[in-house]
Amino acid sequence: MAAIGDVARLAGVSKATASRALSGGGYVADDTRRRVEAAAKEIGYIASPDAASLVTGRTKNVGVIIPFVNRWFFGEVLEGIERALLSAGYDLTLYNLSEPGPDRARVFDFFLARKRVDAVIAVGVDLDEHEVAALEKREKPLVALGGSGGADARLSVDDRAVGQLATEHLLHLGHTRIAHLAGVGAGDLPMSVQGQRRQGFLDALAAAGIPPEHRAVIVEADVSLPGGYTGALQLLGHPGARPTALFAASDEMAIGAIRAAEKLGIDVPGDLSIIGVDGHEYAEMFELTTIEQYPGEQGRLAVDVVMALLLDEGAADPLPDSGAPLPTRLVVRATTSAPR
Amino acid sequence: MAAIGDVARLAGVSKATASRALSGGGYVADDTRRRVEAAAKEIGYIASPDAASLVTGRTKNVGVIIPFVNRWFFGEVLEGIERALLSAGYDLTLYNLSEPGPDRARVFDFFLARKRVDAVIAVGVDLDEHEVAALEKREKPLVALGGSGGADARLSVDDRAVGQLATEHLLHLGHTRIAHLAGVGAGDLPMSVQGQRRQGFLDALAAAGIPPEHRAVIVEADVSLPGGYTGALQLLGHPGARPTALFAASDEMAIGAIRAAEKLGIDVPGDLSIIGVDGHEYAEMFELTTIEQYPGEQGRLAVDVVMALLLDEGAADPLPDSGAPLPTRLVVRATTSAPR
DNA sequence: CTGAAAGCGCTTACAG
DNA sequence: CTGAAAGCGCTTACAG
Repeated sequence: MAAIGDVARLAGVSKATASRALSGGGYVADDTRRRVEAAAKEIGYIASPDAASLVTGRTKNVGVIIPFVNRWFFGEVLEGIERALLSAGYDLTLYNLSEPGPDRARVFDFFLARKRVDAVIAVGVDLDEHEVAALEKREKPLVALGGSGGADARLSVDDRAVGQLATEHLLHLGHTRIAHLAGVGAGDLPMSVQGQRRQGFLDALAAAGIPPEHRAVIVEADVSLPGGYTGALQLLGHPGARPTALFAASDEMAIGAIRAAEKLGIDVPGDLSIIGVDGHEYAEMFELTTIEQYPGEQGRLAVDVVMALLLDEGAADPLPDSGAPLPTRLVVRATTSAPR
Repeated sequence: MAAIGDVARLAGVSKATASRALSGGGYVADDTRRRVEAAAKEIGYIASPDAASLVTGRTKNVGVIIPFVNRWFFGEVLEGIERALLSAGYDLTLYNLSEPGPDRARVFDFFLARKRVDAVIAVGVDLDEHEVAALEKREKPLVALGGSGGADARLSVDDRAVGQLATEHLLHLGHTRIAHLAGVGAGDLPMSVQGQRRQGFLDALAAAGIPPEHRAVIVEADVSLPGGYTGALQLLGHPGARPTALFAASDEMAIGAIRAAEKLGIDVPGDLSIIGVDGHEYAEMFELTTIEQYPGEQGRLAVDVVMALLLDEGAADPLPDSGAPLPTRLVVRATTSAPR
């Protein structure tokens, strides 16, 4: 295996000089640098960041903790992070966080304790106190994308505003019986993404003066297509009090709801308007009205923040736009219309 | 940051003994071991694998190269790999391979050249000669899941048999005008997953004696839901020569095709039978007939193979079931039936 | 069973 | 501008 000593020998310099020529700052004569680079290229030498990290303290590796990889939003974020990290020359170590339990605890207490990463990006995870404490002990930058719990910097959509905007869209169309297909835990975790969307829904209804007996129509379900399907079946089952509009907490849920409506012979948008959140790649195909967000871009931004923090530990304002919420946009398609 | 010296001091032993007690084999008195373990626990010490790797040559880290994270099959495989690796105490370094080009080359020539991983798992990637050569130079085990190109071990579904079985299912139902929605590149890369499925399709038609003019109905499209949608639109556009059955190369494509059929007012399965491949989490909801495979389990198996190879470099037969194809299963639901 | 020493592959003061 | 030396955090022969 080619080591820096081999390069040095081949170039006729010391290891110190070879190191400086290849990576370190320090002065090196142009001619020397060229010789070293040629030697490195010849034998295919690439410095081992693991060895270098021992002395520099930098591993060129960022840990990403993420609850799902197989949900559209999370997958997009992950791809965005990955691309940005790679172009910065960093490796990405993936921790697919499971439900609370021993596996999850092990990520914080064992894997992240191995001093292997320069920073961690937490995507959509609600960190508990123990986890925050474990991370703080590492003294590595922690940047969060959505979710909740202490972090050095957090990028986030204003999910409450998103819930409000989605609901207002339906209200403006003339709907008054509006249901909400919420993510599981939305009621219990008011600060979570799903909790905030639910809160925005409630805010909008209250602001519009919708009678309270109409407001309780919230069903929680898995934030997935099958979850949306099952939840919508439940919501639309009683023809008597059926809502005329539905705010689904994600596009996947919304598409599941479209499918459920088809199943029940409910016309969309004639009998039921549906709006989602995400800007899922399938949204266009299903002509879904939605509030778009841009997860790939969000991942890229999270990496920018990490790099800023790594460059300057005490960065005063590492967040883009001084921490303003991440952009979202209402895109109206064919699943919403005025009620009949 | 707690180092092994701190543990040793606290336990009143040398670093060598502390190391042996915590990880290395070697003899250590039970009492000493307990003291060292207690000390480590007290100060929250976990050995740095990066430092250890310098001397052991083992990084406890496996690289995974994968072309997509946001396609169901790949996401499931990745989750399966991740879970298995974590439970073995290994980190997973993710390389999301892009199209051929400088970014892709960089993964092989720079990232994988950093001597950071003990092995690499390639999921569904067709390696070219240069890439195989780059990997061989690393002298690390390479295990492949699907895809093509040199590897120390390859786990793989028999995709040709899958294509054949899917097509036979339609033939047995009585169909003779059967179209194939193939993945892009299926025609150009006969050894690729999509190429093999296409070949199986052709095999089955030929074996059944279907006239050649019926056999050419193959459209290539992106292996995704929108890809299937667009491809099916193209395939079903000419009502004259419309097929009565469709073999889609993936469930996502099949679901897109179902959607396209709805759009065109073509009844499924009355006017058109559709079969997919994968066992996608949405398949049940769409009542899709499909050939299931088990990507999460496949990922787990790939890790087993890696561990076997790592344990015994020259393992004679690291593959489970001596390299027999991975399991698949025909699941008949409501999207296929006899032609009208 | 335990410790002192060497060394893995790097980088970084420190002299020169 | 360059080299010799020390040292990052570990583990592993080698003595004892």
